[in-house]
Amino acid sequence: MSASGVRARVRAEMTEEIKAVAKRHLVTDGANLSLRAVARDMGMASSAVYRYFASRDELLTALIIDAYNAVGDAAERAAAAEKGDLDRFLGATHAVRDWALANPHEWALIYGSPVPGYEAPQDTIGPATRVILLIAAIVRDAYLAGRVAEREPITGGFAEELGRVAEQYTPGAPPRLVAAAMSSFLHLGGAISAELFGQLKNSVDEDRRGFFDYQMRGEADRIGLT
Amino acid sequence: MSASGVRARVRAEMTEEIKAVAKRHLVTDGANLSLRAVARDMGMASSAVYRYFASRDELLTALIIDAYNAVGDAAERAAAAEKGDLDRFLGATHAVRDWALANPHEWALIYGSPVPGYEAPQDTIGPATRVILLIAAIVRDAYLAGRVAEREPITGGFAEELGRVAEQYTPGAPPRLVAAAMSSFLHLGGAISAELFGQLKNSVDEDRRGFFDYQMRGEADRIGLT
DNA sequence: GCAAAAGCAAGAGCACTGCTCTCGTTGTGG
DNA sequence: CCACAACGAGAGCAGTGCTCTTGCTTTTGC
Repeated sequence: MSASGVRARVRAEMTEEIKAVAKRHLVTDGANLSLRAVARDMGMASSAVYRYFASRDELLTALIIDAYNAVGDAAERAAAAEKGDLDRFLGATHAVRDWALANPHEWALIYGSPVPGYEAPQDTIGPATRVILLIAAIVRDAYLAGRVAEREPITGGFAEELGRVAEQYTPGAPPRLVAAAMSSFLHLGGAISAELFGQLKNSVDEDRRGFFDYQMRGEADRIGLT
Repeated sequence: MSASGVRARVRAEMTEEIKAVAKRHLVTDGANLSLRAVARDMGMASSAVYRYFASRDELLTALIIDAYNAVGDAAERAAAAEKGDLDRFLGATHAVRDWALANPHEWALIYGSPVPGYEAPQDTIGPATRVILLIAAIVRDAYLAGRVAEREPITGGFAEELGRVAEQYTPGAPPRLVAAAMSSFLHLGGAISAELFGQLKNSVDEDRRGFFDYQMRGEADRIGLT
């Protein structure tokens, strides 16, 4: 620590502040974030920002990781607050939606179209999987406790692929459950993106929460949760 | 026509060529399309392009409308080629996916995150609704012919809202069917976007078509198609 | 303790962007 | 035939990401 620790701490604070300012800019300007504007807001030269982030993409990557962790946190907290399987599932999915509604631009950053020429680095794949892993875990736990309704198993190449993934992350869950969980997750993303990106305009304007709830209950039903 | 007709035709051809070049650029550069680069490719000054499109956003809007119509065409053609209700549904949804895989950047343009500061003009809402209206029509036709399995009706604000929409576009369809069709459409979008935007990486890599088929058959089942 | 090394901020500069304005040219309708 | 509208080109403005150089400060090695 000592003197060098001071510098490291200052550096960390600066990094955080840049991210905070950038996040604020994200709210108004969306994905085309201007590094120069961020620098102006911080009262420093634009070139100075490059001491902390090697490029604009790297700044975006940092924001993406933070966003993934934020949704993940929200979903996990909501799931932990519930007891029944269905309630845990609905709590998690609604928490994701609530977070997306509160942070639409960050949602767009992680689940919208990828920035052209931007390849997601290794650092993002961990945080990115938290929500789907949470859903899979909820389903798996319910299954292992014998509380998931019977359904006929699935076959096909994707079933085997998902089965292999399940062995690693949610051992004990049969392919059909993993497929159903994954399917629910994709439906979840589609429903939220559609709501945020304006596709529901002029069809469901008042009771969007109800419509989302209807869809997620449908997914829970397909999974076999009760 | 005569002389003025010539000029009008040349103008139309120019407009089309600009769109074609822009579309080509979309493939490589994605959504951050450069008007100047398009102009360069056409061997004209960048300012000349503004004779045909008042702004970059207007060019994008034209591309968006074309894209909506392209998916709409593909889906309608596929549905028309099938006879059974389920086959029509699966044909349409697979056609949408096939089109998206063939034109990923155009898919991102219409179903990805909206361009910041870009508000979809009135001209886009018509073409934008073609796919969902097609799905709703398939379901409605099957229902009116008495071929849709019974399900318990739905209630709630969103059901009334969707019921009102149905009266206008697909008269005769009960709210629960419209809701199910809409839900399927959102699931469809989520599944395709996830596949295109890389969310399936390292989980379903080989049999993505099979996984999509599984999901859409699940939706058809929820609707009650046979 | 002090010099060398590394970290840092600032400014200038490059190549690019969307967009506007002006200025000749060229085709068109009366 | 001629006034007028459409057109293409060029210059220019404000903005962008990013690099390089120049001083200054802090940390580190001896």
